[in-house]
Amino acid sequence: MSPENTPTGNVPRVKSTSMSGSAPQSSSGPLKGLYLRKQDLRRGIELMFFAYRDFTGEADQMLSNLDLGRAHHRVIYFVGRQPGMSVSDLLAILKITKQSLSRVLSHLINTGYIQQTQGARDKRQRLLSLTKKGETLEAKLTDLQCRRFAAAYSARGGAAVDGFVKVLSSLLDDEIRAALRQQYPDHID
Amino acid sequence: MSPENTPTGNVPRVKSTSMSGSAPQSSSGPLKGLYLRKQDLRRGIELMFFAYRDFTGEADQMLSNLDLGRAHHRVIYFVGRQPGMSVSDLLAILKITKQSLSRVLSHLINTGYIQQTQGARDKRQRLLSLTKKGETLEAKLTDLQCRRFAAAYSARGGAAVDGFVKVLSSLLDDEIRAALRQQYPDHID
DNA sequence: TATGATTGGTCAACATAGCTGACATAATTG
DNA sequence: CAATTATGTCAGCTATGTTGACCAATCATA
Repeated sequence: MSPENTPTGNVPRVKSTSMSGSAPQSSSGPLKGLYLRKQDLRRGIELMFFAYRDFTGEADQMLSNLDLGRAHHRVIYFVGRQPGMSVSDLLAILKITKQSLSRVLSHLINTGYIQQTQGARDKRQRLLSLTKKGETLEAKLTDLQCRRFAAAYSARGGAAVDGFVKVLSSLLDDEIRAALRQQYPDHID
Repeated sequence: MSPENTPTGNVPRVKSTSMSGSAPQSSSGPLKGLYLRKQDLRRGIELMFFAYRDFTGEADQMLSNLDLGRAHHRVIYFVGRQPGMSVSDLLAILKITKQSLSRVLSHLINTGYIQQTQGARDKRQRLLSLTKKGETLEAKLTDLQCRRFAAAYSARGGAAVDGFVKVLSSLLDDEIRAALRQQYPDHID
């Protein structure tokens, strides 16, 4: 029941409340920590699962029509985000092996979505960027996902977005959070 | 640039703001819709990607030590959540083919994590539940993920959790949101 | 009761996307 | 010059999704 391994250090204890038939617990005023009930945490787990699936669903559909997969999407997305990045930069973001990346990246180069140029300072580097064709696809895919976010954000408002970003940030591993904080200077952290 | 297909109906327009060097836009008072800048939406996309990966990472590690994968985890999780569910219930949640499920489910039955009992009303049904061994594993895995959520939730507080749940809910496809609303009666929706 | 639908399972084949290990080439760095 | 780094490649394995075909048991109903 209580796991031996505690990889994350100081973590608050979880209130165990049975999923079924829990009393509303409407006792104290501010109800500090009400959201730490087991069922609330499980709701979080499930929301992540379903939301991630739905969030990628539309793009996956568009990609499959082009005989591309989610792995291609990630490459296109991150190269589009930071044109001129090196292969090792991309590997560090995706955290996959270069052999895995190679398969996908080669295909994107062969089919004209991505181009490589030799690095100026370091001639070993192959700096990655989107072709026109790649830019067009990236725009379509990102637009699809941005629309979903824009709908959710505007449906819920700025305060909700703020909480969303805060909680997602805190779900990240520390190094990733640090890296993202770099990328987004006005990041809530 | 602007995609022809608009699968989701009425969706607000996205403010296109270049990622690099955008002025802080600190003009009006309430700043309604400031969070709809392109860079904020992309931050959302990236947060989902990284947070999902990190959120599943620890469990994945524990699973791989047992020669199990994320697919097994999903089965164990949802069966643990709703013991006595039928195979078709599970298929409807996971949205995979029964052949895919069969591989994973058979393995979990053969290795003693899950048991099947014939349905009482409908004898065709194989109702699924966790064995003791399965319950133990489910508890460990869920505890791992719940700890991460509990840490994030308590670091950010109830208002943030509220926003988090609201936005994630709005990212869902409509049917999934409806189904989840059933599961969580006091769901914010 | 006979028929058709549903529930669950199986076999076979295939695709995607991850992995390890070994090795190679070119360029940089000390 | 030697060691390291950046990138790429070959070969093979695994996990997890897909189709398509088919089967048995059970249920529901005309």
